[in-house]
Amino acid sequence: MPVLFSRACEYALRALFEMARQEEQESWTVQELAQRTHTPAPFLAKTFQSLVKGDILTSTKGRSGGFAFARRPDQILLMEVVAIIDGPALVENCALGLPTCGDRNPCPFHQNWKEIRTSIVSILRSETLAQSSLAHKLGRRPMRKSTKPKISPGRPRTS
Amino acid sequence: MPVLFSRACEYALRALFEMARQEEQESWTVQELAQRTHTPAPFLAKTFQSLVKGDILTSTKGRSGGFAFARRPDQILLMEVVAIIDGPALVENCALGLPTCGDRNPCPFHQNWKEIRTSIVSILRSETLAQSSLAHKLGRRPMRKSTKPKISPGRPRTS
DNA sequence: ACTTTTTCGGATTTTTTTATCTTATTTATT
DNA sequence: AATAAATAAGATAAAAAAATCCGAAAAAGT
Repeated sequence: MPVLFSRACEYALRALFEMARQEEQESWTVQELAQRTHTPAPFLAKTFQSLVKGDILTSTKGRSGGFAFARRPDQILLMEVVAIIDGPALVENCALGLPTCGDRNPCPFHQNWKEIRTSIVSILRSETLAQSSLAHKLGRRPMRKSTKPKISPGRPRTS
Repeated sequence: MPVLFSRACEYALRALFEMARQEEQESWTVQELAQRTHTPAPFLAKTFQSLVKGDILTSTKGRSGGFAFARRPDQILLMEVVAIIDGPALVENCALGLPTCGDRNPCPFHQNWKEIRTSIVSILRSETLAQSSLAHKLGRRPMRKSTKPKISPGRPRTS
């Protein structure tokens, strides 16, 4: 039912984007993030643990503990997060599930999938958490009533 | 664990490509297809039923029965098959699972996913079963008989 | 008619994914 | 010290997906 990422990955990205959006807050509890991003807290906590192991986050226990970025969010590629949580399937597997499919022995969908995958991978490998959440912040317009639309910020991609 | 399509859809496509590859054979039993494409027969049979309802296949019961194309495979878009089996999620859903995400209220990944999805959809909407299996037939090299295979089989390979 | 072979359709089982629960540990505050 | 608040980690439960099973119906061959 999920469309590109597993649920765990969807939730993690939602929470990470929320964190990146407010860099001034450095430590976050799972409760806080779960509420803000509408994700099940215990599940989010679980997947956050693997992000700690994967050197995306740090965690501190205890009363004023929580999770924080291990690196600045402009140094974290989306691909890293996805790879940690969903593994290499997205990059390695055949779209028809054939274990022997490859350039030497392509399935009928091989070339098509290769093209799609290139698009996916090139985005995930070039986009950082900071970029995505910045674009989100800027791109979202306050919905003014102006008869003439101003120049929209468009897509601030650093490309 | 599947990467773009559900298992049911992967299996169905494998079987449909196999059928399209040999247009001279018009009727196929599930057993035959399942064996050739290494898919679980009862499961394939189940999903084939929905393709009959979806006007991709016809079925005839009884002794010399089986499944056949309802239309010529050059008139069947991959997107039709995917839509019947996996539904509209691929085209409609947010990549982060947010029900309210849309152009007016985009999630941080919205523009990226839109771009990826465009690539997916444009391929699935332009490619027919016949095209894919023809490309496959022609593209596949005749695999000559060598006493020593250079690459070991069995290990999934990327690109 | 009877048997065989096939799809049909529902029910059921198994497996995987998703979600929660529980206990332990850590740390700040009182 | 005691308490409260937080993550850690393993166990468990629930839900969904994948796979199987079974009785029925249909059609061809004997």
